[in-house]
Amino acid sequence: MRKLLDAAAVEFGEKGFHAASISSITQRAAVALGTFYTYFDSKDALFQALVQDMSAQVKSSAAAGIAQLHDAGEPSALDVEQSALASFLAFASEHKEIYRIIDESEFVDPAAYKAHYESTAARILERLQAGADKGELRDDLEEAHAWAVMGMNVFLGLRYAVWAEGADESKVSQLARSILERGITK
Amino acid sequence: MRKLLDAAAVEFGEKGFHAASISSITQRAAVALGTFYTYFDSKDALFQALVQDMSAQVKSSAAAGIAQLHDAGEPSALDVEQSALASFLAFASEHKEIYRIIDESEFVDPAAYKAHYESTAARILERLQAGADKGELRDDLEEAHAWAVMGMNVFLGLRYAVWAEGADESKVSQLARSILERGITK
Amino acid sequence: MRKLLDAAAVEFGEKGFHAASISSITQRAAVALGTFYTYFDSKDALFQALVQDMSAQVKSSAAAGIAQLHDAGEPSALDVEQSALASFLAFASEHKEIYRIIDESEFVDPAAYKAHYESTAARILERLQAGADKGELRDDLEEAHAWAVMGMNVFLGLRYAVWAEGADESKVSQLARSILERGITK
Amino acid sequence: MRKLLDAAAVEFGEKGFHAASISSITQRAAVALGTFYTYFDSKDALFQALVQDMSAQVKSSAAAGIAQLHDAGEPSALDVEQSALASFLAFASEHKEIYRIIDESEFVDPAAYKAHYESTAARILERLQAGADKGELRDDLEEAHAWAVMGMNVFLGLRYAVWAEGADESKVSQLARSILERGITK
DNA sequence: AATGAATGAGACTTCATTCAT
DNA sequence: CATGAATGAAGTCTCATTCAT
Repeated sequence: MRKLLDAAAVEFGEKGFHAASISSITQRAAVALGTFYTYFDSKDALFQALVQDMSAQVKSSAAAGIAQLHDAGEPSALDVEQSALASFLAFASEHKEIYRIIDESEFVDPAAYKAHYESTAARILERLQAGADKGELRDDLEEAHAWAVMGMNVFLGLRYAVWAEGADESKVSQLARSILERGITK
Repeated sequence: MRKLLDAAAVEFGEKGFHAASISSITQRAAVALGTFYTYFDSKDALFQALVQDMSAQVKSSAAAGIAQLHDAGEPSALDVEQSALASFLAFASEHKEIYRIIDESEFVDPAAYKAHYESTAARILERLQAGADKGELRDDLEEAHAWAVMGMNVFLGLRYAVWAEGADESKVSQLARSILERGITK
Repeated sequence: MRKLLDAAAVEFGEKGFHAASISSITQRAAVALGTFYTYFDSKDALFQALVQDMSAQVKSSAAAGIAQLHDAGEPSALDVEQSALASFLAFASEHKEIYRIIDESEFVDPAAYKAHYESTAARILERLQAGADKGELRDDLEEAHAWAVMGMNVFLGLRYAVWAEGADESKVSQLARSILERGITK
Repeated sequence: MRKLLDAAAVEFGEKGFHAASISSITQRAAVALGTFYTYFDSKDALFQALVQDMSAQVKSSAAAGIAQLHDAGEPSALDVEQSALASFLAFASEHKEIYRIIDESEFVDPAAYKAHYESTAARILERLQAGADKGELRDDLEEAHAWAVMGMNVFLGLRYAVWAEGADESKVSQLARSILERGITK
């Protein structure tokens, strides 16, 4: 039930899993306490559903941005990465709770936590290798490069989309692109 | 009391803040339940002390690595960053619980969480600007670059120091260095 | 509604009154949850109806056995008691849930519990006194004798009809008859 | 803890297992709710402890009566059975809750329920066989006779010790003895 | 300083019952 | 008559914290 999932996102985002209470979630959703158990088996089950829901939303938001890029002609590998980060920043700005929810999944549902980052890294790696195949990127790219890119993106999102109100997100994604392009040396 | 802090690191690392219990921590530390309150005011206070303790340990571990580098002659800016990451990977390998503890501080003590990353980023930024001053790094380096570097380091640590048993950590820090040196383009 | 009563007998027999759920009973009966309340006012009302239903069934089963006996000529008082026990054993074998349901009525509907045993004892007493009137049984028979006979029957039923699969029920009823006939002394 | 066990006997006796609440039991025992869990793992565990406690009490009460009998010279087998019933009636008079507690154990802890009656029957059978060995009782006594005797006792106890205030218990045990002695025939 | 029994607020979860369709 | 989603009271259990010893 959408109402409960949305209320849970807010509640978990504000309080974290343990401090959040089903009672408070149902109040936010404006349904009776017992109604919760018509839709979810337990607090854990709700949390897992929420993690999957948000994880899917980030992915599709990035995918949508990239698809749009392709509509306007073949983009370069760096264009693609910059767009992925931009989409992510936009999403995180809108759904600041995603950080706290993903982070807490480390405790509530460790498998989901690992799966989230591993699948994200895998998607990044695919894109990087496509760029290498086109001759735009280095030939030696491997999993660790994907994790490095993901780490950059995640922390830039935390700092400039979640913590900073009104940061210039397009500037941030250009900056990240320039690191990927030529590092930080002179 | 050192015994309690060590026991807490293990307990919080294994179970997370909420699932951890004072009773279990005192058992691990082989002291009576009530003794805990002679040394700490509350579970929260213990957690905060632990976060500061670990935060200080990471910092001094990185600082020690860099100091050593300076003993062998003036290192380059990239040498310094590579060494910082190597120290961090070594520390995280030894203290895998640090990730879970820092992550949970987001919920238990958000100020400490922010402070940890902000001060880490500040230190990185100082180093980067020193590199720029020496003419080794770009002149346009700013806070966001430091966050990007920190994000890379954190995620590489998660993937290769915490999750992967026996990964080749020196290879990882070289790989990160090469990204900082020239990005990922051909 | 027969379907609900039968489903309830199984459910209450398996789980006991409190662990049994209306939802599970309606599922067994293959009707919707709400339908239950078309036929019964409450869970308690269902249970009471069930107790009466089963109580009536035991009684009529014993009565039928005795009636059959009379068809074959005037039976002796001991013949009648033996037949009553045999009928009861047969019934209990078929409806093992009766013990649990009657036992639980002690908590759910204490009046029904008392009424069940008091009316059963009364019927036994009537038969015993008829036997005394015919000169076959002692003249001093009173209520307590009826309760003693009932206790024997109930426990033999528990042990040999409910708990023991495939016990020799006719042997059990003969054994009980011999106790009534001459006690257990040499 | 004795206070909790006694409070539980009253509470379970009055309301039955499910209607009884830990909260009400701790109130009767005049301790805080949480204190309960210092002494018992769960409501079930308390109930099991209580069943064992009461079961042990009945047994030792009967054993004490019989021991006393032996002190006054070798008793006959019928003396022993009569004494056992008398002890039981006295105990049940004092602890009317025992019936409800044992009955409910059928649902809460079926194994304990079975064990209670099986061990009781076993003790009766031993005594009966000792009587047979002495030549006082029949040679063909077997388990079913013990169950018959137990059933008599239990139902006489229910009717005259639990339900009837101030019944003449010695008359009841004499009556039971006379059934064992010569049955109910003329 | 150390101990650990006692405390009680708080949270999840169940399920009989209702009622609009 | 039948349905089943929604309700909310009630109850078990956990655990941080206190305090008398």
